[in-house]
Amino acid sequence: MDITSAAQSVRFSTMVQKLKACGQRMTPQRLTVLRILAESSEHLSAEQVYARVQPEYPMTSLATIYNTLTLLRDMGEVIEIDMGHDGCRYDGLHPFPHPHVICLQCNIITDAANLPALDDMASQVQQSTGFQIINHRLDFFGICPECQARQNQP
Amino acid sequence: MDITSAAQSVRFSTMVQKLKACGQRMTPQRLTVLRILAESSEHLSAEQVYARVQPEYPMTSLATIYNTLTLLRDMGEVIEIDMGHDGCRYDGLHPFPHPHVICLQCNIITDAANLPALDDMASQVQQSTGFQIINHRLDFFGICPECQARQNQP
DNA sequence: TTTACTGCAAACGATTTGCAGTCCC
DNA sequence: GGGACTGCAAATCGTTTGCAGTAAA
Repeated sequence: MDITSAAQSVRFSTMVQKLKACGQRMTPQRLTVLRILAESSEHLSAEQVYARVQPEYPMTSLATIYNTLTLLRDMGEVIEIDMGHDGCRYDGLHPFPHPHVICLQCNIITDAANLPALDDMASQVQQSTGFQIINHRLDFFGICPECQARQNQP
Repeated sequence: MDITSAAQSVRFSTMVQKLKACGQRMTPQRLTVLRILAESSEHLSAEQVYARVQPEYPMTSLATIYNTLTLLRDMGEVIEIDMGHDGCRYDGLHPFPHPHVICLQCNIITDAANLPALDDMASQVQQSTGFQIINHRLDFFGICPECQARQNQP
C-alpha cells in the first residue's frame, strides 16, 4: 500500500467514524459515496459523484448524493468549492481550507501548496475589521498547462 | 466635494467611457444602474440594485439589471462576489480583485485592506503549478462586530 | 420495532433567454 | 432607419424538499 492509498484509507475510516459518532446510519449508498470521495484527488461535482456511484448502486438517486455531500460538508469532512454558474465541486481528501487553482477554460481544479502567510493575513484582517474570522477561501483563476499547450498548437 | 464622492464620480465617468468606447448605447436604465453602482460602497445584489432603480425608472425590468451587471463584469468594470447559495453581490467601486470579509450571520460584506503578499503568492502558485494566473479571489468568513455584540446581549 | 434514509418527482430561486416592440445613435 | 436595448414571461439548471416506502439499528 503506497502513501497515497494509505491516506485515502485513513480519510475513508475517518468519515465513517465521524458519521457514526453523530448517530448517522451507514447505508451502502453512503459508504459508496464516502469511498469515492476518499479515493479521488480530483474535485468532483455532485453529478460526477453520482455517475461513479451508478455502476455499483444503479438505483441510487441524485438526491441521496446531495444529502450525503451536505451532511459531510456540515460536519467539516468535505470542502465545498463554489464555482458559481457551474455548480459546486467537493474535496473529501483535504477537508480544510486550502488554496485552489482553477482553469478558466477546462474548469479543472488543482490544489496549491498551502501558503503559511494566509494565517497571518487572517489575524491581520481580524484585527483591522473586528470580525471574528472562522474560515476563508483562496482561489486562483487562470489557464492550466494543458490548455496553454492546446492554444499554442491547435 | 469630499474624497469619497470624488471617487464615486470618477468611477461613474469611467464606466460610461468604457461602455461608449465599446460601442454600447447609453440608456437611462443603464445610466441609473451605473450611478447606483458608483454611489454605493456596499456590495449590492442584483435585486438590491433593482430596488434602487425602481423609484427612478419603475418600468425597468430585472433582466435589464442583469444585462448591465453582466456587461460591466465582462468588461472588468464590476467585481462579482459569488455568495454561493445566496446569489451574487457586485462591487462597482473597486473593480479589481481584493479580499473581502463576509459575515456568516448577516451576510454583510466588507473590504479588507489589500494584502501585498498576495501577488507573491500568485507568482509562487504560477511557478509551482504551471498555471498562467489571471485572477484570484480571497474571502474571509466570520462574524462581524455587530453580530458578535448581538450574541453577547440578546 | 422504530425512525432515519432513500427514491422519485415536483418545487425552488437566482439567472438567462426568446421575442416582439422600443428608441438610441 | 437600423439594430441594439428593453420588458415580459417562460425556460434553465443546480440544488432542495415532500412524501410514501424501505431498511439500518
